Amino acid sequence: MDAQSTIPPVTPQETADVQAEHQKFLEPLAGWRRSHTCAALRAADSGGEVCLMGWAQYRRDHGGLIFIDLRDREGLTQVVFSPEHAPEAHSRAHILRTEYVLAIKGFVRPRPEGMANPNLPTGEIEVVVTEWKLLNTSRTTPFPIEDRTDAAENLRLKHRYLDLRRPKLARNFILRHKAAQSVRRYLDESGFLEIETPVLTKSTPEGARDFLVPSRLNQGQFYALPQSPQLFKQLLMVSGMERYYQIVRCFRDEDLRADRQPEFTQIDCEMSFADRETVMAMAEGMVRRVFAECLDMRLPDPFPRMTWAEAMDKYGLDKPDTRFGLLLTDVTPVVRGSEFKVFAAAELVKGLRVPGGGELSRKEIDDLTEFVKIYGAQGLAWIKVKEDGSWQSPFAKFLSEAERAGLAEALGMEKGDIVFFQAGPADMVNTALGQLRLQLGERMGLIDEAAFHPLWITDFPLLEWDPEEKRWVARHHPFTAPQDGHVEKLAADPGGALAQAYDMVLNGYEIGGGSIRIHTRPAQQAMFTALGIDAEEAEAKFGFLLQALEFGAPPHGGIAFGLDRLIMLMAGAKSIREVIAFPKTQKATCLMTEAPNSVSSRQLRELGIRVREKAE
RNA sequence: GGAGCGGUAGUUCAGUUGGUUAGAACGCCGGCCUGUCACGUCGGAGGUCGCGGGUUCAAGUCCCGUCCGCUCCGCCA
Repeated sequence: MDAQSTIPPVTPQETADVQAEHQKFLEPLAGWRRSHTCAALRAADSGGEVCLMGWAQYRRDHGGLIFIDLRDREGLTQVVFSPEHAPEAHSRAHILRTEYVLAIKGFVRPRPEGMANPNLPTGEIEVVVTEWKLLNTSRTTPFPIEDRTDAAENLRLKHRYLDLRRPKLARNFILRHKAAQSVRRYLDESGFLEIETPVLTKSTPEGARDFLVPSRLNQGQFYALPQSPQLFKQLLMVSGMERYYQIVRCFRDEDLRADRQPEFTQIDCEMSFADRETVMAMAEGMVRRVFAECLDMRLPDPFPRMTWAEAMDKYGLDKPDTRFGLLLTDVTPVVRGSEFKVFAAAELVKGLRVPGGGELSRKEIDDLTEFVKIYGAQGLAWIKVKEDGSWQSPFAKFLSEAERAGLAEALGMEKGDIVFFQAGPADMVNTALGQLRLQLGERMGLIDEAAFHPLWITDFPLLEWDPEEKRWVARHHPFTAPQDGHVEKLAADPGGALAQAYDMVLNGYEIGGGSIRIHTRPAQQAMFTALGIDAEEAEAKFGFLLQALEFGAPPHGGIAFGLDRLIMLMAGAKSIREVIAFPKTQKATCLMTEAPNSVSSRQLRELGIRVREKAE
């Protein structure tokens, strides 16, 4: 496909005659300079001579009088072309169309009595045009440049530069900029140095799939794009930089989601001579500062904390949304040895009591049953407590009197409630009920969309059993320090070892995560051993780190925030794509540039790469 | 790798049981209009129903395949 073919068709009347004709009227800036943005002028500016530049958002051509809403990044100002004040400027203005670019000079005046527009910050005034220049014309845009219509996302992405003109999107990037500036100020004041780390680096087998870059000078060998600058920032601590940060692009070649892109931005921090409390205090201070400066919003000081075990127990997830209740209850002991085999044999049985849930219809319960099946549940057991106190339930008949009483007490069941149950492997039960809780919270309108509930999750397990690879893998990453006294557990009871790790969670999203790192060689070696990485392999993959730890590495730790996710939440956006200027589609392509694309055989030859023929 | 939803005019959408010339609104083009603000008004143009195949007298509609976008599972230390 050549570039021409990607230009969308246009209506016949458009462009060819009209726009080409208007192109004849283009003028250069020739010394004109903007005096104000389109959001700046107020009643107090009345009488002033101003020069504005921007795009024609809406045109209201009354024949005798022409109004243009002039838009720039900051806002809208109504400009008026009037035959009384400037007949020549007015008569030329009939050519103006949506998205034409213009510069106007004129004077500010209050709108006539009763004509103010209360929906516009600049609605008290208008600018009467005395002279103007057409800076450029515009074809009819493929979708309207306005907030009230959301075009199909593929169209928006194909013409992203137009999508970004929409105030809704522009606001997100202004917010993102402000937040980044806030972060930089805070970290600078806190003694952090901004230091850049390589983008072409070494592939590490642990963790996500790497993006690889072939090396021309070393044929057959590859760089990897960093999943995070983890090792470099630790090495900077060994270097004595003491406090490092970077707002840095990271890359992971994994499948996309609404909150996951293959390239994303981290606020990456590392501190020497710091323990958990030091890092956490610094990190939450930063987030409080960002919310205060960008949204004028006070977050709690300090942030609430919850252990990982408590989060899993009460919420079923390690990133609980604490904006609403509906906690899970472990009822495994109550139904241990029950006649009801589904419960008796289960590793874990949990209940989710929903006050007022007795209203749910059969159809709604069926929908929820389908919903939990996504997460591997076989079905969804439930009990409704009717107004007379009796139970309605497909399975309660299998329970003994004692078990029924035990459940009622453990769950605190009351009239009008419904209780959902899930039984089976602990992972599935927690995930299914945890997701069901979120689903109910949303469906029943229990979530205050304007609220922000940050919290820390602490005391994560250090390791996690990987049934596929049949070995223990690092839950966070292999450089995370075990808690004091837990190094010994690595060999004896790997699953019981806790990490000096912490995640910052906001409204059910993990927005940051970090840990105190291992800073001695023997401890790092013990960690690799626990992960089934022998000395030789460790040397080959991480030799540079192990060696650095032998040269006086200070105790250190840090944290990394997902900037995109944080901004998404602050902006109230549903997808991370709304806060990334040029995001990729779910298939990781760019609809605008059409990346990725095939490359010339010469390029491949220079890299020593042959691509398999596609025909199959 | 898998599940679900969507693709009809430039845009957002409707399109009944398969049946006349595929509609609406907005936008676009032309005319009129001095207080509009998503201006109003009169007129006009505009369609590869994502693409390919099949069933049928007849397909936007039914079937098969395929492409693209989105949401999710797996995956994401």
